[in-house]
Amino acid sequence: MSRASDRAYAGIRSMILSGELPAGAALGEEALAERCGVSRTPVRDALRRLEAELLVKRNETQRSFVADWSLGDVADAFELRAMLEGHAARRAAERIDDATIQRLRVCNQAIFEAIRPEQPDVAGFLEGNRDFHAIILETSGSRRLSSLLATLIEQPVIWRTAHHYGRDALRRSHGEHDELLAAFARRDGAWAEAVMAAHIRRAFHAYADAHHGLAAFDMARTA
Amino acid sequence: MSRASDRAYAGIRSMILSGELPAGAALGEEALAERCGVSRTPVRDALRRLEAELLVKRNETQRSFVADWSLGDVADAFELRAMLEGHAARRAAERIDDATIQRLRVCNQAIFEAIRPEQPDVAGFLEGNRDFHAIILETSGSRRLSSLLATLIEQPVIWRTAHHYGRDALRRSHGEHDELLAAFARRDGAWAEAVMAAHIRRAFHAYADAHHGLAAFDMARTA
DNA sequence: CCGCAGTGTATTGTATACAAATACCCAAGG
DNA sequence: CCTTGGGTATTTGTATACAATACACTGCGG
Repeated sequence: MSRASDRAYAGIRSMILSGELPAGAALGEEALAERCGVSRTPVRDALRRLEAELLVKRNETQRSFVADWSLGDVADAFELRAMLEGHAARRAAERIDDATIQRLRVCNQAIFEAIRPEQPDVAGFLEGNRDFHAIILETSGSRRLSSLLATLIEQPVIWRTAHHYGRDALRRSHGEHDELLAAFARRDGAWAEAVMAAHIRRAFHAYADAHHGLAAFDMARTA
Repeated sequence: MSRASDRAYAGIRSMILSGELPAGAALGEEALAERCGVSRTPVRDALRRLEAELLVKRNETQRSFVADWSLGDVADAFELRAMLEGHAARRAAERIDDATIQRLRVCNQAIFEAIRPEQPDVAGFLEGNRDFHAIILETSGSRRLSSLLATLIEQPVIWRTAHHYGRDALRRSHGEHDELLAAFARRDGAWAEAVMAAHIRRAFHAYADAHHGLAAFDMARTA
């Protein structure tokens, strides 16, 4: 989108993610406009986008605040993602062609390269991971599914999970992608769906462990 | 929300739904502002909301048009709704309390009253139906699930389906709600999920029959 | 000391003017 | 006849001023 609007969006988003604006902080349009160097108009625009991404919440009188994500909220998001992205994987498996499988292989190879070194390239991993999932989503052939998932996947709190992964967890993720590829090669939708759901649910528990200790979380109590 | 913004939203929405603005029609902000008697600011606001509801699409240069819903798109929306709302029903069954079951019973009784006459009160049916599903969604206890489903359920193209129902179809819908209540009473999540999914998939086929003749539609080809 | 009303201040909603970007049209050349 | 280029007209993006609304604080009365 346009320059000022994007600047406001990126600026506010990074302020929230960096913790510069803590959960619950009030987001006055005027103040944000000044901090981003734009006028209130693009700020309002950005706030609506961030609200759609659930990074910002509004009270009953339209005032904006930084949303607070409880562990239950994160569990919620992961559970929905597991369901929807599992569904996407099933559809993709039923429609995928050889060329697309090849693209996925290349993509997963790039992930492998990123995590091979002693010090894994987490940014590279994330980029490959994002592409990998995006290709599957695209192959699922449902625009609405894509748009619903977009609001879940863009949740930065989810992607930042990977920064807490150890090298072994990154490799396991890569391995699950390989299993997904096997399911695609056989056009086995049910297999693909199961692998994808497991892949995402494991990611959630990696997140929960990293953020809340191994005492952790009984998913059944929120699911 | 605020007065002018709501006026623009309601105005544009009704213009689209009534067919006054046909699928594919260009939506210039200036023109809409004049027709709604407000300035461009609330119109821009309204367009964003309508875009989120998929009633409006924007091209790559930010110009807005009335979205066209192919039968495949509608099938898509119903399929996702069946999955998500089925999931919501399962969660609701696992958490529901007796008071909420009673509320649902009252609600379904109201639906029954609306469809009992020779000339069914479709508006009354819709209102009751909306409430019934809203209570289940609320009981599912997932804010994110609610917000995702909201964008699917608000699709007017879906709700208008009911206007094509005959009296028997309306009664069947009421009966399915009863079966859902039975599943809730037993706290049987899997049963509730299955009934809900069937309920919604049947609704899709009623839509497809009404709009595209009995030659109809092979759901497997899009699912 | 507490509660409440009223006023002043801060914040959001709306309108409008202007800037930037895009689409359309027509004319000229192949 | 089709393509291409530029220039104009239309459309969207941004800034700003003003209006409406919500919030906070103070002072009064109980």
